[in-house]
Amino acid sequence: MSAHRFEMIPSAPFDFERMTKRLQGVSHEMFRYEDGALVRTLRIADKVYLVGMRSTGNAEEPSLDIQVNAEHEIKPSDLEEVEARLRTMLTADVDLKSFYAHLEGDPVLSKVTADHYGLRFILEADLFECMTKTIIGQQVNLTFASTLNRRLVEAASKPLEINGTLYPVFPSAQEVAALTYEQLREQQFSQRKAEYVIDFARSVAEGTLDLETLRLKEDEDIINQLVKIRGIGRWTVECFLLFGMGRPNLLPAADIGLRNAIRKNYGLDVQPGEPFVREMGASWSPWCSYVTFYLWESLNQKTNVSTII
DNA sequence: GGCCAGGCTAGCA
DNA sequence: TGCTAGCATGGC
Repeated sequence: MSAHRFEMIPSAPFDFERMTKRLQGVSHEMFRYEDGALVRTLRIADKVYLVGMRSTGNAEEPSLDIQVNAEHEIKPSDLEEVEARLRTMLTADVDLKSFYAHLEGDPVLSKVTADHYGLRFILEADLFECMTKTIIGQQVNLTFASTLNRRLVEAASKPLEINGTLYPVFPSAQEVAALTYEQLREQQFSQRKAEYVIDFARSVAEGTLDLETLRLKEDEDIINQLVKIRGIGRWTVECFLLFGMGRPNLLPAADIGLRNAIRKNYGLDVQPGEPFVREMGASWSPWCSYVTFYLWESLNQKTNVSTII
């Protein structure tokens, strides 16, 4: 057992409270709150850590106090890897000021960004976890998807014990690959969902599919490659690119939430169609993902409905 | 009780 | 190539 802590400085603006507020709305299967710190386990190169993040700054001068615990000895190189992973997850190095500057000529979107100043994506912890959760989230409501996620975690992996408390660890591809369809059927997965999740994990575990090398490819190339896999469609890959890889310029023009948000913010009488969204989105490039994210958030302003994370 | 939920596949015309 | 039933369950 070992414990370390360090300070992490994201680029400004960075509003940690605003970012994590979205996680508090629903019972999340991976994140917890402990004494104001956002806590979850991370798997990095076959080592598992418990990481706690607490804000000690503000949006203009952001600073995070990071606490790291593990059952194994933590080396300085491990801490560097943890910080690198957290910076990616928290999109801490994205140049939000350029994004805001890009929208200066658009009064509607400028107001939306001002209302959510300092908001950044919190990405999924890794690509395998992201794709697995997205497949599980297909078609079913978010509450049920969360239940299925939790059951998958409980069925496939051992929790991490720190100071007498058990923390769920998202299973590795190998652990999910070792499950049988029947095991997930018992957890109320449909036959198809069980097959999609396990077959995907097996292709990753066997090395047929290398998720990390996908990072070298363009969005459209990744979409074309992954939709060939049974159980993975365009929507699923777009979620993967957004919440797994943090690609900044994705426009999910068919998304109902995005279309509703455009209708609301621009005061349109009817929900705009996909071609209209593409037309509008042309001027958002190279920040389409961020405009989409902020528009989604503008829908949640009153209802506080959580989105995928 | 019926309909929908941030889809996708398989089967059919 | 394009359309649609079926999937499984929870929430409203």
